[in-house]
Amino acid sequence: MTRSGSPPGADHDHRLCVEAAIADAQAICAARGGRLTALRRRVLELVWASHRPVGAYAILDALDRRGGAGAPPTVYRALEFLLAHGLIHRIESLNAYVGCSRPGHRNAGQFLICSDCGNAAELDGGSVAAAVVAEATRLGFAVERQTVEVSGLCADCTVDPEAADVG
Amino acid sequence: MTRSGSPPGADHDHRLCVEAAIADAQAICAARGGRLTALRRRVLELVWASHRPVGAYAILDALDRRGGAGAPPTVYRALEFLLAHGLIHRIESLNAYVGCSRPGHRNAGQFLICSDCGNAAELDGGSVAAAVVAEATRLGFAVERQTVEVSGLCADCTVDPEAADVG
DNA sequence: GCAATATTGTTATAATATAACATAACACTC
DNA sequence: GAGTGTTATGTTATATTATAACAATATTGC
Repeated sequence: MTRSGSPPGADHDHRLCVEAAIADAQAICAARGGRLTALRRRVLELVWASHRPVGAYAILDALDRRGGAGAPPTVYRALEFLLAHGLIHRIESLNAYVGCSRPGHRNAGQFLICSDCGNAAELDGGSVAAAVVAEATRLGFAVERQTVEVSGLCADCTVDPEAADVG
Repeated sequence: MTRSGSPPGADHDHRLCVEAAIADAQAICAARGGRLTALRRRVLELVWASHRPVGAYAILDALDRRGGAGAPPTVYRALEFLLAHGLIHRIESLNAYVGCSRPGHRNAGQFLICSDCGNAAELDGGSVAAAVVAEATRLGFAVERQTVEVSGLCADCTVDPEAADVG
C-alpha cells in the first residue's frame, strides 16, 4: 500500500500514524473513563507498528523482547480492551489485528487487504455498508455487525509487485 | 431462520436441501473430474446437517460416532476439496463451514448470520459485491476475493427470539 | 495386472484463544 | 494516608482450530 490509494502511502511518515493513534486513544479513554495503561499502550503501539494486521502471538513475542509480559492472556486482554474501545479491529480472515484508522467514527470496519504487501486499508465510505443493510433489510434481517474483508492487490502492488513497504 | 427471508424457512423440508446439495455436488464433480468419495460425501452431508455453520471438529466427532475416520486431517482434507469445488463456504468469523446454497453460480459468498438461531443465509444479489468492487476500484485496488459476513437477527428471531430452528 | 496418481490413515505438532484463580495496582472514601 | 472495593495483570493449565510429514491404500488408465 504505497502511493496511490487513500491509504497509507509508501512515503508517509509512519511515526505520525502511531502518534495520532496514541493521541486518539488517550482522548477516547479520557472521554469514556477507560484506562490506557502502559501495557495497553504498548500493545496498541505494536499493533500500529505497521499497516499490516499482526497476530496476537507476534505481539506477545515483541513484548517479550522488550522485557514485557509473559503469557497469552496478557496480550488477549489488552486486545480485548482496544477492540472494545474501537481502537483496533480484528481481521477475521487472518486471525490478526490492525489499528483502527479512524477511532471514534463508528465505521463498519471494511478492509482492503493486499495479498502481496500485506497492508490493510480501511474503507470509510458508507456505500458498502449501505448496500449490506439494504440487502439485509430486504430479507427482514436486522444488522448488528458487518465483517467485510476484501483481498486483492493494492494500487502499488498492481503496478510494481516488488514495492511492498512496511509503513 | 424460518418463515420470512429468502433463506431456509422454518417449515422447509431439510432433506430436500441435502438431496439437492448432494445432487449438485455429483454433477459438479462429474463435470470437472473431481471424485466425490464416500468420505467427502459424508462430510458434505454433515456440513449440510443444518443451515448453521459447523466446525471442523464437530464434523470429526460426528464422523467418529458414525464409525468414520479418526483424525483432523481427514476432515480438513475433505473440507478443502469441498471448498475448492465451491460446494461449501468457510465462515471466517466463526471458523466454521456451511453448505453453498448455489454451487456453480460464482457468488462472492456473502452471509447473514443470525446471532440468535445461528443460521446462515447466503446472499445471491450482486449489489453488495458491486459496491465493494466500486469502492475498491476507486482506490486502485484489484479485488480477488471478498469476505462479507453480517451478523444480526434474522426475520424470525426478530419476531420471536424463541423460535430457533434446526433445519 | 501394473504403474501412476489420488485419496486416506496416522502421528505429531503448530497456531490461536480462553478458563480459572492468584496477585498487584489503582482510586475512592473517610 | 489507611482501609476497601474495583480494575488490571500475572500465572498455570488447557481448549480450540489447523497443518506438516510420511505411510498405507484405493482408483484409474493403460
